[in-house]
Amino acid sequence: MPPVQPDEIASATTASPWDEAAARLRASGLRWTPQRRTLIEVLREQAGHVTAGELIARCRERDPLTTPSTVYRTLDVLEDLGLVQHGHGPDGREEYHVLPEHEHGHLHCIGCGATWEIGVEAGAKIASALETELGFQVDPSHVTISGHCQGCRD
Amino acid sequence: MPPVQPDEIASATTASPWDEAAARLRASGLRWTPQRRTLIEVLREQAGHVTAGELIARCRERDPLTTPSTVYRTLDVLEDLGLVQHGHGPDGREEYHVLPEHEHGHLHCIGCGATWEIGVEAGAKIASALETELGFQVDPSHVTISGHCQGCRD
DNA sequence: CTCGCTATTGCAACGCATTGCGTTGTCGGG
DNA sequence: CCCGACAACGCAATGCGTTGCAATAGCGAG
Repeated sequence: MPPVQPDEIASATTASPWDEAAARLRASGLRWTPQRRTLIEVLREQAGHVTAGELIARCRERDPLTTPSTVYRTLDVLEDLGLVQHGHGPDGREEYHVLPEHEHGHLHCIGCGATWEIGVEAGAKIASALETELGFQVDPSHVTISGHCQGCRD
Repeated sequence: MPPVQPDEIASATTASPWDEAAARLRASGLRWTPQRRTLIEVLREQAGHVTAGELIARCRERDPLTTPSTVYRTLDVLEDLGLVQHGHGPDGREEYHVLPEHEHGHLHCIGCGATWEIGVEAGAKIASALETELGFQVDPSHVTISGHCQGCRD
């Protein structure tokens, strides 16, 4: 791990938001346990989207005693802290998005199975379309739209 | 049900598309079974959106021997025929939409739990937004967006 | 009407996600 | 440093959806 300046301690930006996790948990009266440590170690190596099943598998690599229910519950807690965000893939299964910088929906390509984020601009257009048409206020974080990506359109 | 002109027989619009179901199945080399008859009886009394669980329950009212796997498989078949359309609700569970007149997505209100269809115009705006931004071609039938409806915004 | 092909059924087992409950272990206060 | 409150854990059970397989039964041909 990279060296950390001693005087950076309480600054807004630490090396990684995960470093704050333990402190933030305790600040909310929650607890720092080995199981949560394991999951966070796994998460900090992750990028983009992961399924809960994959996370459980990775945790088991480190700690074979890992229990699914604990992982799901911990993910719920981390979601409350804003460290992950969950959504439902096109098959209805859970997908977790690590460290979302902004709320966003997802695009899923039926052709190649890849997943993209919906950009802020496109998201805004969608939200405003539904807002004006139907008075519906969109929660951008929970959107999954299927279709075909540019590469798969042929 | 409204009276039907005898000479409308083979026209595009019969009294109900369900009447054609048996014939359309056979035409595809598929079969007309009591179980499928039961499910279709249930479906023709349905309007809007139903969960698979509800359908199974209704089938059991008529035939207590109904098996879940059979219902799911029959729904798949009916979806191929275009008689139902499945999607995933905000919790990831299956929802079936009976007799879709046009492909469309769904809106789910976090507040009151109700579900609406996304209109053609709003759907087109969404599709074009993603088309121009990302070159992504939307499949409108598989969209579920969460948020708050006009009534629940307070 | 009977026969045979094969689509369909029902069962059992599996995987994913969730929940309830008794036990464990964290962490702050004394 | 020890103790108690209660958050979190592990386990077992539940529900939904899916799948593999052997047995059944449509339905078209003869």
